[in-house]
Amino acid sequence: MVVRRADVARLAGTSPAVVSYVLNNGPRKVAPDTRARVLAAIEQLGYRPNGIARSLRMNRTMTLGLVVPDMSNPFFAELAHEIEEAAFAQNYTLLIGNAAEDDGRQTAYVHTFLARQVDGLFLVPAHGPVTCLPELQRSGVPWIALDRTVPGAVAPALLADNRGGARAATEHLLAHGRRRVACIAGPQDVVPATERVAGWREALAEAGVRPSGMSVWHGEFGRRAGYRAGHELLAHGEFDAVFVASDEQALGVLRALLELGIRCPDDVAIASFDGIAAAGYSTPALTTMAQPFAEMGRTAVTLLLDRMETPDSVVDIQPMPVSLVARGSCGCPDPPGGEADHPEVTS
Amino acid sequence: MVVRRADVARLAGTSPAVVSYVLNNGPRKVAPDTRARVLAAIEQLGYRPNGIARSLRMNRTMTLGLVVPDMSNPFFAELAHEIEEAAFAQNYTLLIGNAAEDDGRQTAYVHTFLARQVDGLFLVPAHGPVTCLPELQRSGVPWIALDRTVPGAVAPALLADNRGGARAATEHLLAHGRRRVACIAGPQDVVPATERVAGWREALAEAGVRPSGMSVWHGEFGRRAGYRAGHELLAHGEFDAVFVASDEQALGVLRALLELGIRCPDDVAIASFDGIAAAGYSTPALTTMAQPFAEMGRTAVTLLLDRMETPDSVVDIQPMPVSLVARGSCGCPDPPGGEADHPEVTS
DNA sequence: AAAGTTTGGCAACACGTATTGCCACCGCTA
DNA sequence: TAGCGGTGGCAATACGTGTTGCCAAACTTT
Repeated sequence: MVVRRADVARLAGTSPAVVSYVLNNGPRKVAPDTRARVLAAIEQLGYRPNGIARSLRMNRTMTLGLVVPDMSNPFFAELAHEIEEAAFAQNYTLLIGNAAEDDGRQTAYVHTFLARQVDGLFLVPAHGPVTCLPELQRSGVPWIALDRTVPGAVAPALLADNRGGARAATEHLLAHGRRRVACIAGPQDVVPATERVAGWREALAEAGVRPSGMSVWHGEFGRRAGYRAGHELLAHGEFDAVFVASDEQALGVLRALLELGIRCPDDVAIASFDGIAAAGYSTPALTTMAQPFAEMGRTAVTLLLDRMETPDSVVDIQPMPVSLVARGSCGCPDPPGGEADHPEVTS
Repeated sequence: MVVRRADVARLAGTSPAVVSYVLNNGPRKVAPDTRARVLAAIEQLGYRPNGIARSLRMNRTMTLGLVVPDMSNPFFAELAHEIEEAAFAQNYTLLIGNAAEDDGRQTAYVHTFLARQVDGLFLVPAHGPVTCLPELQRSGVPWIALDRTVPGAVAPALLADNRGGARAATEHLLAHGRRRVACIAGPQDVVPATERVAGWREALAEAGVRPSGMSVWHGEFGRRAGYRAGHELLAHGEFDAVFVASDEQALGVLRALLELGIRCPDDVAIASFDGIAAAGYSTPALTTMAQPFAEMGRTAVTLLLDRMETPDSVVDIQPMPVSLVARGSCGCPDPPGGEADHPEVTS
């Protein structure tokens, strides 16, 4: 039924080894006409080498794994997309696992990927304990953390400039003359969230503004959480601006403001973080600190491949720079839809 | 360095075969204390079976492939997500390939997945020619098409009730008293687009409304295309409603209306198709025909697994029912954000 | 012509697992 | 004591590939 290497060899009148030589521009040279016969036989039989057998022999699967906390969050979806792109460009296939913010599933995926002999692994840890850490460490598979750090891990982490970006966003709100600037953040135990709050604080402090006691909201990333945060934090008119730690949350905030009859940016200005595509199409479009998704994807892949070659190299990774994309939600003129998601065009 | 089955066997004082028996509740029985020794040795050494070797021996990889036309479109992202969920529940890992509407990449992914010996494949074909079809057919790997049909293929296709849904959406706009109903559709050569246009026509015909000549716009799915369509089709005030063939496009239309100073739903009512999560958070939230993503994912996986067991079975697949989710864009009361993406709660 | 060198190719093995043929041993019955 | 069924376990093989040791023949050099 299935056609194997030996079948090709028989038809071409050679040995199986020669077929390998041809397919891999093998370690041995092959006479031109023999090569032609082999290629003809391959074509005629429709032979496709068995990648599994190849992986077993080579001890390489050309597969990378990526475990993200929540695929329904466009930030992770876009990040995953770009990593996949970069991996594909290097002839690697990416396995994507969605932990759905559940440590059990996260562990299950790490486990599955290790069993499948991935050559390397990206982990965007779900918040809370990372049960799979010991297994991951002892597996010896090279891995790196993305977007968040893993407490107690020896692996490097590729992070955005969370603090600097949050600071820049808040400064931009202050530059619009806003002074009562709230902060809607992520879970208290993940680094990007705490760093972004820190950046917000820095900007306020530098401007000599003292935030009121109740001006920080902590909760999940995600649209629904932002929606709740908007209702809980902004209903009473105490604030004239808000820095939101993620675009997803900000979209929920926009929706909440609509229901509360609060106008954006007139009554409350918004600046957020991430730079997902959807931020360019909301009403008003979101002013946001854009993360360089494509570059992050490429960097992440490069970093991991390097680590696969020299596992013990000590690298210190620079935070990825983020860039302000000014749109309508902060009070800036709202650019036409679809343009602002190409910040490289406008800059 | 790496620990193999033989190492476990040595430590447990048995043969490698017995280790297999224990791990798989093997074809042979194992004495209780032997089993205990083996398990202890596995634990002590941190042994993980090599999935590649296992796949080679079993001739099964427990892997399914999915090739989608455009991962940056949330519809496909959500669909992929649900398929992955369903596959995971059946202990299958899903490989996801993003063709980016490029036939070359589509072919490359199909090729890669076949080389990796996937046990089955889902294909959401990019529009245009499907070059990889011969290779796919002759590979003998069971596969099914999703969302769109593949011309000339013998594989079954799982489709939504595109015509009926489009018809219902248009009828809903008519029920709001709108009579000048435009249609923004997808590419002319994909089935869901043409079917949705057909449904729109049916509804108009039944209501005795004759569409004007220039009331259908054809183009890409996706936000940017919708944005363009909005500007091109709705700028002159000829229409008081529009049926949009996808939520993604509709989000672009909303943005275009905002820039044109046209109010939604007051001046132009919108109903669209797909039921992606983002549709519940726009301003106003979108009235849409929701596809049952989770059910489609489960059905798709079940269908493919069935086909893997009995490759030659002839099944005819019912179209998946879609359901109207009424929100603000058509003129219905706009429900609170985040609620309407749980249509099962409200119905 | 003899010796060295290059070319082209084949047989054999290894990768790590699942499974099957076979066997030793124990306890029971006639 | 001989026969017999059942239990537990082992050696060996196959899965399909990449690579290496080895060799024959052709070609080059002395």
